[in-house]
Amino acid sequence: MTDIMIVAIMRHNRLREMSMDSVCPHNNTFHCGDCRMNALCLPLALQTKEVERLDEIIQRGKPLQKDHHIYHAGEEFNSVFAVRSGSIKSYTISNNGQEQVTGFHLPGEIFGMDGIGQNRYTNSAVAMETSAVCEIPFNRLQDLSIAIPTLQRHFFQLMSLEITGDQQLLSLLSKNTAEERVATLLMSISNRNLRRKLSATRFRLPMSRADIGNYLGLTVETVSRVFSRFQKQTLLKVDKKEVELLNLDKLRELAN
Amino acid sequence: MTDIMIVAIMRHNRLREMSMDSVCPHNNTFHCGDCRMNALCLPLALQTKEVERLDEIIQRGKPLQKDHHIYHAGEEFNSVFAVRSGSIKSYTISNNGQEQVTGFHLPGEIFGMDGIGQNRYTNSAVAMETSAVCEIPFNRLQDLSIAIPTLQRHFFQLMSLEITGDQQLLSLLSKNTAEERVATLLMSISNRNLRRKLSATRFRLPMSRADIGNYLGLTVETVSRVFSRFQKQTLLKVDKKEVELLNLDKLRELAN
DNA sequence: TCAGAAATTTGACCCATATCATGTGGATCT
DNA sequence: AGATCCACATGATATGGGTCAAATTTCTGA
Repeated sequence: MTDIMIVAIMRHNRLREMSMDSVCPHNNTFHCGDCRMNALCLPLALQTKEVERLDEIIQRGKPLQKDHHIYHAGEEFNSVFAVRSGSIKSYTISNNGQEQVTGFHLPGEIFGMDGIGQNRYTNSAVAMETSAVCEIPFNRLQDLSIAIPTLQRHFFQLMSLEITGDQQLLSLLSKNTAEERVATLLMSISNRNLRRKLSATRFRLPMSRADIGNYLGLTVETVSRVFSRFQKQTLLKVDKKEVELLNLDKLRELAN
Repeated sequence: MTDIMIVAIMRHNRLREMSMDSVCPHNNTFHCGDCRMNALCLPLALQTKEVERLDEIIQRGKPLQKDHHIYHAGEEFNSVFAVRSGSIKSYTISNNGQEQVTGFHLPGEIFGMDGIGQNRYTNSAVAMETSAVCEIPFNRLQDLSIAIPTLQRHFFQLMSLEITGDQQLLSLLSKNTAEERVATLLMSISNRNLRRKLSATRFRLPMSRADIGNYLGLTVETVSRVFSRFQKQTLLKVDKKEVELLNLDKLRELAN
């Protein structure tokens, strides 16, 4: 779920001009039709009438504090989720007790699909900062998918993109150097920000160095060193979690 | 899609006693209802009547020679496939030109789902030995999924299992040693064989050492050395592609 | 606002695996 | 049956990133 996600998003890039301020995310009368993630979230391929039906089944939650879990691995699966604001981390605990970060989810992205296969979540999902998510009960989504074939298709596509994204990550982990891995993550976030009409060059990394390392199969120390090296080569500037990408071409080349 | 696949299969373990000889795989009048993979393939959750409808849309191919490609990355996506006999390898070519093996598919398993997201395959699929596959046109499968909700659900599950399988592989690559990776692959194949009522301890590896290494993020040399070491420790016996697992407990422990 | 904890950075050293090199056996072609 | 090739094995050496240690910065909570 890194680069590949972007493709899906790009294909439906009809973002609204509406700013975040024009809606109240704490308001439960809030609807998909008004959400600024509208065009890159689940409703992306639907007609107004259909969006209303989707709207009916979606439950909007209160803001979640940092470190609040949305679900834990092993719990019964009932819903998938969409990120409305903030950012979410997915991770599993492997049989030998180690955490493995499996994904970072930004606004407009769907997570929780890992639970479908076994009717229980295999990942845990936790808010990396104050966040809001929409809950989509899966049984009702399935029913609606039967009534709205476009939605069925779209959901199949979302899952397929998750598969290809994971496979790209596999390739990254098995063939690329530490620098290439970090550059790839940075470019992925940059691209995803661009799709949301945010800056592609200046942004805040919502995750810790430890999470980055875990996700990329590196130690914290290595991640830190790579950032330092990149900074020395003026590829970017980092100040705590704030990054500014100074040489997109070179970073893109590293990310390949 | 390694270990996790097994879970799906286990949950529907009502294998037929019918032997491979009792059906003719080259015969196009061959039906799902007669296939010995029946109980662990797509029909697994369907009623007899429903299987007949699935049967109608499935196209059975002639045997494929070793190295024959079923599709290439980049080609238009139209169908997913089920392995009837033999074994299939999926792989991608990364941006920097290197091959990345993304999966090995054994009889009863479905592949090609990576193509759904972008309407073109992101992987190439090739027969590792003489094989036969069933082609399932995806549009017709989608239509049928609307008529048979169980099928929709099952297909969602299959895709989800592919996601969780890839995620387990991610964890394996980012956290485990060469020995643990090889042991994990061996146990995965062993378990998948068991589900097909084949020996869990004696089998033929359909893939080369190079493919194993590529899949597990190791070089050929390392794979070869691990096999030698395992043999020295009498965990197994290898002769060319034939393996006999001698100490399942220890291997399982390594695979964790 | 300060103390203690947690996150990040940096350095020194080490090791698992990659790389390079060479050998061997089995398969395929002529 | 010899020649060529390819998969596999094994030894010698190199190295990227891990591990361990310690300093520094940032966060948190009373």
